[in-house]
Amino acid sequence: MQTEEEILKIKKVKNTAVRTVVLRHLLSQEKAQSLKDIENALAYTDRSSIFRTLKTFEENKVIHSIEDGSGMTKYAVCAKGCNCDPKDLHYHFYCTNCDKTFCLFDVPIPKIQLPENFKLKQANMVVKGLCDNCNK
Amino acid sequence: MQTEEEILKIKKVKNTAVRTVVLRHLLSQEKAQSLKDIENALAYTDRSSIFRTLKTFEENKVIHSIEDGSGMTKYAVCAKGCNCDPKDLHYHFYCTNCDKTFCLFDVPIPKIQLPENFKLKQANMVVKGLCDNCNK
DNA sequence: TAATCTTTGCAATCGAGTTGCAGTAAAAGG
DNA sequence: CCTTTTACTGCAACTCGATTGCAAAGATTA
Ligand SMILES: [Mn+2]
Ligand SMILES: [Mn+2]
Ligand SMILES: [Zn+2]
Ligand SMILES: [Zn+2]
Repeated sequence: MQTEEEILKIKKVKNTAVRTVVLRHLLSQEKAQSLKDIENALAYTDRSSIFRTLKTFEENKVIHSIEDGSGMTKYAVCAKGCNCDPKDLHYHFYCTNCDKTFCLFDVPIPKIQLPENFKLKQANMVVKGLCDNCNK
Repeated sequence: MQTEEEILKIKKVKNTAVRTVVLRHLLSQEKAQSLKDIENALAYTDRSSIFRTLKTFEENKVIHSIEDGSGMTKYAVCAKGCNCDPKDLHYHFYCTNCDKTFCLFDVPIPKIQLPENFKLKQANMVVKGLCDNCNK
């Protein structure tokens, strides 16, 4: 696992106090985090600063966002080497019981055969149901 | 293609003026519609009435919703026989250029091998890129 | 150091979605 | 029919996640 400093260096994002603490928080969580999650965890950091940090991170492929249908966009740190290209596509799982969203890096995504002349650029793939913990 | 009346009858949703016109509009459009799209198209029908109609339709599997990441939930009429079960899963395409979202009923969705003990219930699968019209 | 650019915090704003409520319409009961 | 009950509709107000303007603070450059 890389440190915050290493990640920001690789992605060419200047390191600041807010960025370090936001990225550290994201790295420490197994579930994808919403702006509010982060705001709650970092009590003394302003929401709009976190918001802009997330935008900067996303633009620079430090993190990617997930629309899981919960009403709040979630964010997760990109895997090492990820460029948010079609090759980096992966499913996300949203547990409708415990409200946890996370990347399914280990589930292979098949090649999607789009109609003639369509061009694939990105995707937001969210699979919903019960996680192992809630499916008992 | 079924008429509005037939669909509502099959799905056991009472037919009303607003419901008929909303469903008719959805059937007439090839792209999935947002609440605002419908509001704009039906100038004399109140937004909250349309909103509640969409909720009723969704609860009764007349339509399904799509979170395409555009900030507005889109709605599309369910295919004949659809029950919004995992078997009815299909991809959606969101064109980042012309902002059009639609169901890809013809693209097969492979079986998703979830981790041990996870239960699949639904999914929101949105593929993004350029549609044939914009990819020139 | 002075000038310039970037980041941050605060407050205000935006807008999609949602709800309370009262009026209207439709269904049920007699 | 007429009355009672239930469902639907329109309007206005509100919620809340997301976003922005602006000035202060911090970092970088000349
Ligand atoms: Mn992910
Ligand atoms: Mn669809
Ligand atoms: Zn769970
Ligand atoms: Zn297009």
